[in-house]
Amino acid sequence: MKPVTLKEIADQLNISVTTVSKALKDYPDISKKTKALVKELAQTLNYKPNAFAVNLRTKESKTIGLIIPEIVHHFFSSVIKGIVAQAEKKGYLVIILQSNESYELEKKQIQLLLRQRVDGILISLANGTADYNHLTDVLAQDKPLVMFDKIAKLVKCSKVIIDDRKAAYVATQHLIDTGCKRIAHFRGALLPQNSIDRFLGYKKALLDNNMPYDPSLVYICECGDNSFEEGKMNARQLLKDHKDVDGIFINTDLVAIGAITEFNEQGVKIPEDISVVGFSNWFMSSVISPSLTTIDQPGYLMGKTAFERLYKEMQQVKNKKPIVYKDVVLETGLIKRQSTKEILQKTQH
Amino acid sequence: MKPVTLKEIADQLNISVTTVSKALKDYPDISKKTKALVKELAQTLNYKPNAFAVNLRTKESKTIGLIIPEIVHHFFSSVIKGIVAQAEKKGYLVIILQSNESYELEKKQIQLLLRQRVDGILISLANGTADYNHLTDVLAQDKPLVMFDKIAKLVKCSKVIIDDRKAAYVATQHLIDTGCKRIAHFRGALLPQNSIDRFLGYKKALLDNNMPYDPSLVYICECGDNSFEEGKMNARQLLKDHKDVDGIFINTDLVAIGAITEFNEQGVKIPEDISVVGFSNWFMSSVISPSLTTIDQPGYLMGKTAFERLYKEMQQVKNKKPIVYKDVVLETGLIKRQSTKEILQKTQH
DNA sequence: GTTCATTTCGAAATCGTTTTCGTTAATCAA
DNA sequence: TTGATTAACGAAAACGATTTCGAAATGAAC
Repeated sequence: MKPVTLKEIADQLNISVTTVSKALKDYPDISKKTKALVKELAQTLNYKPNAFAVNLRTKESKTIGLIIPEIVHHFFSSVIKGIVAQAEKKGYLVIILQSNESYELEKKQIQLLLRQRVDGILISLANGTADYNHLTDVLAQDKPLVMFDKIAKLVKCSKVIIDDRKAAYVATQHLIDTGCKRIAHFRGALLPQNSIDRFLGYKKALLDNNMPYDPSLVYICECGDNSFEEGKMNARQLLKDHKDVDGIFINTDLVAIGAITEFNEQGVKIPEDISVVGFSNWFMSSVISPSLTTIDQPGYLMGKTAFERLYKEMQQVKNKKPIVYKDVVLETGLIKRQSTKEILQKTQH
Repeated sequence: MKPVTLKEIADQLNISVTTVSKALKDYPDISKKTKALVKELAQTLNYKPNAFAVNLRTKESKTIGLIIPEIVHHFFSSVIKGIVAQAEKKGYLVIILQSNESYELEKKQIQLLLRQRVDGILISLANGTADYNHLTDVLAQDKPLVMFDKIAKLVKCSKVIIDDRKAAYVATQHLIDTGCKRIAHFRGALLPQNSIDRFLGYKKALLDNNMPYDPSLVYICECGDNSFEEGKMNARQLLKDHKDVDGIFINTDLVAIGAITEFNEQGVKIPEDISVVGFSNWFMSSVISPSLTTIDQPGYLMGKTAFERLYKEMQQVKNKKPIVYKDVVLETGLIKRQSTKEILQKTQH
């Protein structure tokens, strides 16, 4: 069962390979009769162009690479879905790799994708990534690279992000508006830009409202895996350290859910004793009890948008034009649920 | 910045392309000196073999295709993770596509993957898929195809599954052992093999325990999207139809969580009034209140195993041996949580 | 010095398409 | 009839790597 080639069609019709190829691609210098003949035979033989040969000639694979820290994750899997869907629409296939939050793996995977000669790369950085040579390598080859969500500001390429700082500001402001006086923050790992920005948004909200910023209320997690356990641990610690805290803004919903679980177990009432705001709007957050007030982070849209940026850049490369980098910032919103109290009167003046 | 080729290395060293190629691949008929020279230059020039050319010659792409009904799904994303991790270990890349539970899309995507000439295909079927010609097409080309989780029994190929029937039996038996007398079942869609098998397990458990099987207690959902809403709807309907039901075995955790939410809202006590057992052990299930007793479905392992099967078959094709099909059944377990009562004494005799 | 084996290298074919540039043969104007 | 167009097709050179089959060159053996 050898796959059928142009040559076979040519032989059967007693014409040249050239003519067959041209006929299938509707070149103007082939007669309508031959075209019809060729196309019909191709159809009945179920001819499929050999992608390897086509790629070799045209130097493009119609394939992109995607590197993501963790696949089993509500937000990221939404992003993947958006990317894959949009790519398919434009005739591109997506090769997916998971960096497992490891810089070393991430580096290897970039090399893998370059060897595979994908037409472009989408990446969300591992938490530990602090060196960007593997990324600039890509750009040096004039290969489009778009970063999303977990980005490196220093790398000159297009980025698709949300305004983490603003979103965190809104979340913290909501805690303030609902009457919280002493607000803690679980920020997860130290390095990632998201983590930094969300922290900065939290801090700015405090200061803008003339509330003191107390570093001891900010919980950093060395492990930084944004896990359920991390939330429980931090919550336990918080109850020991600061009995007066009445609100927390937490980096990630999953961690927030861990915290809520711990509070529930220890009989701490939410939102009466402590209000909680999460981040990302995992589906889970609407289902737990009490349901979690959080920031909506549009994963599908981010994936879709990231691919579209990459697509534009791949077109530019194809047309031998210089790549134009552009940042896209997506809108987020606060989703009010049961883990925070009602907004106080005074803000309604 | 043209990528460096064998020819360039050859020119710089004043030797032939043949020698360079052989040197890099450690052919025995090349002197150690030349090998060293070639390898060093290749290193400094950062030579990467052109995958397109290699694929064309060797007729393999070291790439597999993966078609999955829905990416944003705890179980499936675990499977993806398992596949991607194992594939990378063996030097394979994974192209991912989402069928969106649509037969038409699934068909197109198979064609896409065949055109791309992937070395093998992993697939979990869409709910609506009842025609298998697109799958037998793949097998007819001697291209390895492994189905997992949502399979078609009639297609002759390797399959990786759990014993849905047995798992459902265990789940139902657990309800019986904890004292439930009238047990309902939410089975989701009609077609998928999983749905059928889980239903059969449920039914068999009833009969084996001399309990009547009442078809009106089995809720089928036309939409069959296994959603949170589906759970709420079915639960609402159940409360209207059958006030005497004291246990439910539900097809999927998410649906079960929907049902639990509805029961919570209507003041039905779990497990005192109604016990609930789910299926799949979504992470969420351990977090909601009450936490959900469910069947553990090993997603990561399934992905890993499915790739290993595919890998074996790809090796067989490479060695021109006939492909040997094999089914793998993975173990599941019952995870006891708060949504079911304690086991009655009598079973402990 | 001839013969034979061994070592080391290259020419060339091949994978299947694409595309440039000719080459025919037919058509048309004058 | 001649010269210029045009329509329809093909030969051949890529693309970059792999591999078969020889061909030199060296050394060993007699």
